[in-house]
Order: sequence, then structure tokens, then C-alpha cells
Amino acid sequence: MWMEIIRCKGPYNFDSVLDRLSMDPIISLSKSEKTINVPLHIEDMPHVITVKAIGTIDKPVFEVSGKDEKVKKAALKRINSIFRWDFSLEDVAIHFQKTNIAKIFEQHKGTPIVLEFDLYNCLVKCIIHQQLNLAFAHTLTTRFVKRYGYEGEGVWFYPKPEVVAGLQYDELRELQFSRRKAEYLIDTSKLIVEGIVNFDELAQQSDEEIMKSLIKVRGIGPWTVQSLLLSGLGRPNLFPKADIGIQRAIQKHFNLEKKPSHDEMDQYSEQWSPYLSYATLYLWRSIE
DNA sequence: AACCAGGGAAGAT
DNA sequence: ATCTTCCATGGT
Repeated sequence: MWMEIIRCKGPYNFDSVLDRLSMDPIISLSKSEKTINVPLHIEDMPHVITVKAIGTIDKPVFEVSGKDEKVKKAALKRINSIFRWDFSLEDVAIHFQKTNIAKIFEQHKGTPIVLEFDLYNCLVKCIIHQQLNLAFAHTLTTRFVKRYGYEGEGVWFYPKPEVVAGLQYDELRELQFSRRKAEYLIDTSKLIVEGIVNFDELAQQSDEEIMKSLIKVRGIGPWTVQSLLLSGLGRPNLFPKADIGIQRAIQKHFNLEKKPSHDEMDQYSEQWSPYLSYATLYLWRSIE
């Protein structure tokens, strides 16, 4: 058993992280204890790392702990990048002070982009979430992980691509996946196993390079690549215009009669770059 | 019952 | 290249 105290620059609102992650029923966390149990694959073995907030929004302090001393260093590195403790939310807050969504940024001050715990998990989630309401998408994801993933220390791990690549389409139909969603998920997993799609290389590539290569894969469109870049890799400047949630949030914030067109969304978002991802996240939060 | 949902592929211009 | 249309499934 090991434990490490980490401090980061404020503002950082861990309660908002807990609120957002608690929407996903498969994630193991406790709001009252301010802890999240993060399932991680380190050196190809499953490990559960616990993050506990013990500071305040302006003086954030975290207690990170795990069982296996041998992976402590690697675990801390992963946790640090997932929770983005090296990123200054103050700069973002200042940037949006003079924009047309300043009010939303005041309301959600200190809300960080927290990465999905694993890039492949992120892809699985994205494909499942395509064109489904959040409630049903979470139901499907939970069903999928509990059937094909595994549990360690009371925390659920997603199945690895090797497992998903070996499934039959009909098996997912039984879980109420559409035929097409089953194809997208299984076929993409096969491409990953075969090495035709290589997720390990993505971190070194630019947003544009990743978009260009991944969009060729059947079942992965612009929205999915943008979500992967934003929530999987933490890239700061993504704006998924196809996203219904963003359209609804803009409609509400600017009191529009109907959902905005892509051109209108370009106009509203002119001042938001280079932090479009934060605008996206905070707009999502504004309608939750 | 009809319309919607934090899209995407296939077909038609 | 850009725009329709169809696709599947459960929720409201």
C-alpha cells in the first residue's frame, strides 16, 4: 500500500468532477468521501488507484493511493494527466471573462476537463453514445462492461479490444445494441487488435492528423473523433458542432427559438478559441 | 403516438 | 464536396 500527497494550482473544483463522473453508473466513486477509484492498466495489469480530495477549490490537495508499490510512479503519472493537475484553469477563466459565455464560466468556475481513464474505453463509450440519450447510453455501457469486462477490488474494468474483437454481432444485439452499433464496435476493435488502428501512436499526432486517419474507419465520424480528442486525449480546442447537447446549450444560453445552424455556432464561438473544448464542457454543464 | 437522442453511412446532387 | 435520407433502439 502506498500513498502520495499531490497539490495543484487552483481553482480546481473536485466536487464538479464527482458530479459529472457520477452520471456514469459504472464509475466507482463516493461524493461524501470525495473519492474516485480509477481502474488503470499499467504494464498490462489491472490496478485500482484511489484519488481523494482533501483540499479546497482554491488550494486543491489530493491523496492518491494504491496497492502495488512497484507501479506507484507510473500510476501517479497517469493520474496526473487524467485529472489534468498540470493545467491552469485560471488562464481559461481569464480568457472567457470577456466573452459571450462569461456567465457560464462564472457558474462553473474551477471545472476541469477530466480525461476518460483509457483511450480505448473512451472509443467504446463514444460509439455507444452515438445518437442515444444519455440515460439509455449509460444503461447500454453498464450492461456491456458487466457482461464482457471484469471486476477488480470492487471496480469495473472495460473489456480489452481482444475480447470485443472476438464477439459475435448477435451477442451485442441481446444487450439491445442495434445491429449497426454492434458492427461499429466489434469491427473497430478488430482493427485495433490487428494493429491497423494504433491508439498508442495517437498521443504524438496533431488533432488534424488524428481526424484524417480515424474518420476513415467505419463507425467513426467527426463527432466521435472530436469526442476522442477532447475526452480521451484532453486536447483543448475542440468544438463538436454535431453534438445535440451543445446545440441545445447554445439555444438556451442565447434564447434562440430553434437550434443554431453550424454557421451560427461558428459566429457565437468566434471568441472561444483556443479553448473551445472548455466552452464545450461548460456548455454541457450549463444544461445538466 | 410521435418525436427525440451528446451520429454516421449511403445515396443523391 | 455538400445536402438529404435512412438507419435502429429505448425514452418521454
